[in-house]
Amino acid sequence: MRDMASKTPELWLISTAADLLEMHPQTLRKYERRGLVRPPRTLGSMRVYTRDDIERLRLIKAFVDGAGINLAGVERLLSIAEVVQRIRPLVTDPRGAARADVRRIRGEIDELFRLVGLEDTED
Amino acid sequence: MRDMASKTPELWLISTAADLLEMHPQTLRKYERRGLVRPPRTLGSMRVYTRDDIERLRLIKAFVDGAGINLAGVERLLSIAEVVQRIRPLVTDPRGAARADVRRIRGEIDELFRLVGLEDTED
DNA sequence: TTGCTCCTCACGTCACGTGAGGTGGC
DNA sequence: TTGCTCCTCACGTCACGTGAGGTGGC
Repeated sequence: MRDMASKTPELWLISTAADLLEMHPQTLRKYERRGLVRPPRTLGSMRVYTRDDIERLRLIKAFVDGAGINLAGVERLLSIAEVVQRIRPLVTDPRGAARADVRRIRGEIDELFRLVGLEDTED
Repeated sequence: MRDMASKTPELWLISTAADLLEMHPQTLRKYERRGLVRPPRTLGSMRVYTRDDIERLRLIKAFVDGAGINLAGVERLLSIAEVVQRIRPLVTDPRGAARADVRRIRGEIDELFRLVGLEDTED
């Protein structure tokens, strides 16, 4: 039996996930093949979507359906999103950025430069 | 950096720009219509591409031809690139980030959050 | 058994690049 | 005049979503 305290289950099979997201199951499989999402494969060889997978798919859907961005673009944007999420806490820190953080921030910004096609060299 | 003996002209008409970039003139016109680039229209009503326009087009071409990203994606990435370029000097500053800079950085990061589809609210 | 899952193949649509065709100003 | 520019229309290609069809395990 499942823990009744949680209102929604923490794991979804593909059809349930697709319903929840209002997406086609085939689309979810395609996205996985493209490497955009990686649902675990426990329970036989079935895909099991976690909460994080669902959130990621929701974001992808917003890019694709909402903004008309293709999968190559989504891929790049997801990479950027990861870097931005790493930077966030370094800057939000209430004591202001410590010197060590500034270094890390600088490194992450360099990574962003690369991801948006701006080389580090200025030439 | 600016007015040294410039080896190349500073302005290009569309066919020269297209040759230089190895792109089709029609493509440059399409990109302008999409708002991806805005060459000035001096000299009659002809497009005159500046050095900045050329650089921007080179970047766009890398996204499109190199990475297979569509124009909607390019548009988003260019917006992100602008923000990242604003952040750069704030972090590169040799004396480390001053407190005022941290505020600005935080603001820019918030903007990045928006551009990569991550809402500011965490819910 | 039923209803799910897995997979591959194929079709329709749309975005995009490119070319044709006809215009006008330097 | 020539060789450029401007524009619009149209075609070919490719990415993508979606469906069909056939399989197998819980």
